[in-house]
Amino acid sequence: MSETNGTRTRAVGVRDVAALAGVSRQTVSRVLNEHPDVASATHDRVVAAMEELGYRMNNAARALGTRRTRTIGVLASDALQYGPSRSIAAIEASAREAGYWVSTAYADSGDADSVRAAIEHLRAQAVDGLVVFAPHARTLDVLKDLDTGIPTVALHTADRSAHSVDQIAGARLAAAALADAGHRRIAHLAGPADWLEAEARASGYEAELAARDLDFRLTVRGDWTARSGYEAARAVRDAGATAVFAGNDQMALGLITGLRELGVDVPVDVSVVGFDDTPDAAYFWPPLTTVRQDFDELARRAVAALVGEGSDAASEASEASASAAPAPVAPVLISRASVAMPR
Amino acid sequence: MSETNGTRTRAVGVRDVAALAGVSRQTVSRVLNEHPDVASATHDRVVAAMEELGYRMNNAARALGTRRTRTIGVLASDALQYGPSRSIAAIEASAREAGYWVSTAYADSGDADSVRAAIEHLRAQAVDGLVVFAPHARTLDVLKDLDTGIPTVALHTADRSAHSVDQIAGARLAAAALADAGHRRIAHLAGPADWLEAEARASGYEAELAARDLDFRLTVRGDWTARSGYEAARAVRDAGATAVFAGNDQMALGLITGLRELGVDVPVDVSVVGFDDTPDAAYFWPPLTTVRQDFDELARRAVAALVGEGSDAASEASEASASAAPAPVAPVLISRASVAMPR
DNA sequence: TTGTAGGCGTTATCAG
DNA sequence: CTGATAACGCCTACAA
Repeated sequence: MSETNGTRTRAVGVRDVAALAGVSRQTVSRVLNEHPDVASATHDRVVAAMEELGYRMNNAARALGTRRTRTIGVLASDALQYGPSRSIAAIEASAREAGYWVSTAYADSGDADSVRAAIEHLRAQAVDGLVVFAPHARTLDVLKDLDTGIPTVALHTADRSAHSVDQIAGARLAAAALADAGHRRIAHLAGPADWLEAEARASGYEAELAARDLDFRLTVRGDWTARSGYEAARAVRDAGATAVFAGNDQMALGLITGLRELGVDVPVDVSVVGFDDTPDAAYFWPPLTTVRQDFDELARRAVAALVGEGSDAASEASEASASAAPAPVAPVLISRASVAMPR
Repeated sequence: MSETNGTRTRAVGVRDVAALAGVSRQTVSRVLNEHPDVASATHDRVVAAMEELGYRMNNAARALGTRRTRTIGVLASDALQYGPSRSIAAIEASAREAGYWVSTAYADSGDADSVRAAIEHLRAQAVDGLVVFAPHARTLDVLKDLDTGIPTVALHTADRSAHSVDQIAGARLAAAALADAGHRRIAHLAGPADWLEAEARASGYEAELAARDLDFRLTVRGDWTARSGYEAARAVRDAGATAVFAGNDQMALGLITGLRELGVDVPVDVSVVGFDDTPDAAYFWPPLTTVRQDFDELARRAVAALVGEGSDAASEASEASASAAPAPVAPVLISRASVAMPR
């Protein structure tokens, strides 16, 4: 606004700031990087100069020098699903807080080529770390093949060890809620077989039923969409299930609608439990009992792992935890009206 | 894998490629940038060398030279809503196709400081173009204040002229569907008053009713959530409305559930139309009549505008359209079971 | 069609 | 604590 710059303002750089502050550009650089060994008087002078000139750092130049971009790459897929979209936003927030940028690339996780291309894209961007949404087993395979040499953390994978919500525990919670209500014929409306989380949930269902000596088994495959839940209604009805654990809330929605069209009431005739706890689930009819996952926490951990790894491995020791094996995030059951006792 | 590199592989650069191909680095650069004046023999030799060395371009260096990052910044907000999350993914796809990266920053569109911070963030990244989700009037204000000097396109704004879905037309479609079914007491469940799209839809509602000489008016404010729709049910019932145009599908969902709890059936007692056509809407109970917006097209246009602007202003002329004022994207009504004749 | 020189804005290294 | 000098890897001139 009030700039009275005589020379051509071609772009304010450290050199300009240095000149105005009467120091070398190296000193400016030190201030920029919060290097401790700078006299506070000098520091203030430099800051003032930056202020006056409206200086902004050039990241390209910095990256060129440091070989680090302070950018985290996110390979997202299925970003229209509630969980992933939620995670993406959370990752960005965590990253920014840590002073990082986020560069995103979307891929179709089912298509290896698309995943490969997206990773190449991010890699060319020279990201310092990579968060990969790997819901498909195939995605992980591609990841291993490529061996990017970049610190990477996988998300939305059923890998219990690392950064994930405990899918099996969540599924058991759901099945248990149904069993506790007195149901003995509990079906599972599962996600696609090539999704790791879907399989984990299916095995949690299996485990809980086995633990309770329940013999009835029915697994119907869906594809996460409400439509597929809708289409599963007939199979559920025909098998005489009195309860269904749906792999996500959307399928639960479709299922409920499908059952209703067949004259089967939820929860009077059939009880339903979902998974995710989307914001809408509380307003389904009936309000859906479901399992909530803490995606924010997940994202936070992922970013922390990447950022910590890059700079100082001990930076996580501030709390009081083991360094290698963080416990998976625990899901929690949200009870609403879609579960009732069997007739 | 099978690298037998004698020297320290410090990072393969143009210089290495040039050496191996027996040309100057400038020639390599030309190949990289698809400069026409390169003998095809030389070209092939260079490409082979790049292949052999596993060369990858360093974007930071390129950006430093060209002052362009080939990165589009996306200032996203309300990314958990269906429309925005959809748009973000579409933007990324379009950008990548155009050879651009996408750097995202999320902000709370209602909070001016948060918007400012996010824009600063992106600006420091030296993005070549900016896509700003500006659902709030306030967001636009911040944008104007800042005057980034970066080509910018606003999305999810009610600005009819540019890259947007025609909100008013959409709202009129919704209201018309209700009126055509015979309703004369049509209420509007609106989004927050400080949302431009919400206001546009409200004015579309108003316009359509006025055009039909319908006197009844009732506008209930929601906040886009199903919860707010749920809470609006009583007001709708008490006012004796026989139809409601909800500002989005989620509020429609909550409204329907709320009405049902009050003993009001949809569509027998009250008809409802939503907005967005989320994938779930077809499986609500009853399946929701709603207005579909083409977010993909929107994103495509936004990116095209940015990329075109940056390089060659005439690049859009390939089709056959005026250069300045693209028509807004037309929404379309999706008829389902939530609308019936009034009793 | 190809090569030579210089610079983009910052950080690293080594002196002072 | 501060400053010189040389990279970082590529691109834009201009020259050959």
